[in-house]
This record gives sequence, structure tokens and C-alpha cells, in this order.
Amino acid sequence: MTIGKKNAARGTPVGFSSHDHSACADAVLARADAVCKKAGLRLTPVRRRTLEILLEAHRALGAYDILERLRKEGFGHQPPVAYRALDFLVENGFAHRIRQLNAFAACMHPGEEHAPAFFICRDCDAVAEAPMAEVRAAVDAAGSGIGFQVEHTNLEAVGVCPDCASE
Amino acid sequence: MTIGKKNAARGTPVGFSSHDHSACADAVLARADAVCKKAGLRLTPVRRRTLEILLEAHRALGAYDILERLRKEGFGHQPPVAYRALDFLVENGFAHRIRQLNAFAACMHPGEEHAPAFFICRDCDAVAEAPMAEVRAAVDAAGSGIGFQVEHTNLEAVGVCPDCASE
DNA sequence: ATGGAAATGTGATAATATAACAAGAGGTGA
DNA sequence: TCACCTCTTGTTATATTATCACATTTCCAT
Repeated sequence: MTIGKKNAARGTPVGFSSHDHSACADAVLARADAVCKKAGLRLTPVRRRTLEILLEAHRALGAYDILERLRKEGFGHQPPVAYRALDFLVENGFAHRIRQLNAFAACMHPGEEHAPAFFICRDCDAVAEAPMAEVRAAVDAAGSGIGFQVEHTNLEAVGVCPDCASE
Repeated sequence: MTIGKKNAARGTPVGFSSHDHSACADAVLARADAVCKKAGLRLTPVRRRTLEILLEAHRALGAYDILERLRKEGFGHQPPVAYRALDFLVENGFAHRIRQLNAFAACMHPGEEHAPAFFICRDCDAVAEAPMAEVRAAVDAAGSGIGFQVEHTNLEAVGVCPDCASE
């Protein structure tokens, strides 16, 4: 689909309220560095750059969107390059996979334990991430009721964002 | 991936507790007929058969798994055949799309308003559906807090099912 | 019966994702 | 230092999932 082309001019991506993108991006990146150092993880150039790309875009990007940007910057140009970097970021909580969009978005709360919920606008594909601890607790409880050990949850809500609703 | 090959012998698909499959399948099918009649929807042969296949399998199936079965029974053999039938079922609440698996499963509560949550075993791909109205309420509330009108929610929890845990 | 909308079937292709293997980077202990 | 090991990267090739576009048929309401 190549995320973000459909209605790229509309909608405030990844969070509907405006704010200083570069500041929050820097903060998240610094946090990622710290978390990796502490955990003995290697935030290599491709990985770090992939995270930066997600943060700069400040919206959900498809793997091939990211691959293209990496390629332009001299990294490898084959799909595994992007997928591996994204896998690393997702596994370690620096990014989330948005399955409704076949896309990825930087996590805005790396390091913190959180069960994210995503609000996805069906019109402009903007995505907002909200931490919802209560939901996670409810799911854990429901799971243990049927003998299921929940390890990871993903909640994606589709609807209409404020911008698109006002049109 | 061709869902269901990995560990097909293990796990109790779509719900972890055993029960009379054919009885619940018949009931769901009858309900689907009634709902369609009432709503003026056409549960055509391909669509009905697709739902039956999902009910018989009693697990999540990929679109191409379904396509193959349809083909063997004399229906068309091109992807749109399966995707269109599945789209109809999903849109009208007779089936759910399990995005973690790129697969589809029959809904066990058609007609009833419900925000389903899925418990997906990372070992054997078994899927259990649990209705979680409270979660939906929480998501609606969180959404309206940021001006987002939630239309549809999908919650997928990955973990370990009872069968796989006991090994 | 007939005109229009919905549904089906088909070929072609797009978009997303992984497998498998060779080569390089970096750390660790002898 | 160097041999060794592991992790990471890059590449080729291919698998898997999903959609487009268009002809044909079916169904139903007039």
C-alpha cells in the first residue's frame, strides 16, 4: 500500500495533538540509547537510523517506505535490511507494529512497560498511541480464566480522527 | 504461511475447551441465515460455504487455505473469490480477521454486538475468541478523550495456550 | 421482460514478508 | 595478537498475502 500516500496532507500522524516533534524525537532516541546500553543491546547504525526515520516521519511507515529511505542513505536495499532493523526495534520495545496498516511506528514510551492501544483513522491513516494498562489487566485476567498465559497484547481501534471528523 | 500446518496436530483451535463442534457450527450457521434474511443480505453459495469451511475447520484459516477448498468444490480458483467472500463475512460480523496470523476465523457470536478479543498461541496458532465488552467501553472512553470516534476494535493477545503450556 | 445493481469468475500484478547463504564486524579468552 | 565465536549485514531468490480491472452472470424490482 505504501503507507502515508493516501491522504498524506491530512491528519496529524501518530498522535492527534500538535507538539514539538524534534524535541520528543530526540528524547525518545536518547532513551533508546540508554536502554540499549543498559540491556547490552546494540543499537547499530541501521537500527538507529531506522528508529530515527520512524521518529522523523512521526507516522506509521511501511517496511518498504523505510527500506527506500535507508537505501538512499547508503544502507542495503533489500527487504531483509528493513525487516531486520524493524524486528529488532519491535522486539525490544522501541517500535510497534500496526497490523491494520502493515506498518510500523516508533514507540513513544520506550523502556516503560505498557500495553499500547492504537487509534487508527480510516480516512487519513493517522495513528495515535495510548497506553492502556487497565486493558492489559483485563486481558490478563480473561486469559488466565481460560488457562492462557498472555505475553503480549495489541489493541487496534479503527475510527475517525478529530481532523477528519470535522470535515 | 498457510495457517495450520505448523503444529496442526496440537492445540484445540478457536477456543481451548472441547465441545460439540458440529452442533455449535450448525447453530452459528442457522443464526447467520436468520441475520442475513432480516438484514436483506445475500448469503450466497460461496459465502455460505466459506463460512461453513471456517466453522468446520474450527480454527483460523488463511485466505489461500480457503481458496483451495473452494476450488476443490467447484468454485472459482482465483484469490478474489476467497477474499470477497471473506470480506463479506467480516463486514457483516460472521467472521473475524486475525491480523497476527493473516487469517480468518468464524465468529462464534454473530449478530450480537461484541468487541472480540483473541488469544493466540504462539506455539500452535490455536485461537480463542472471548467477548470483552468492558475493553470496548474503555477504548471508547479513551478515544473520546482525544476526540477519536471508535468504530471498530480488535484486540489480539499472543501467549501460550493451556495445551502448549503443559508440555 | 427488462434494466440496473450486485455478485462471480478470470488473468494479471502489486504489496508484504521470509529463506538461505556468504561476508564482515566485534568481542573474548588462550 | 590471534584464533574463535557470535552477532550483524548484505545479497539473491522466492514465498505469501492481497488487490486491480474487466467480462459475464445472477438476481431482483420494476
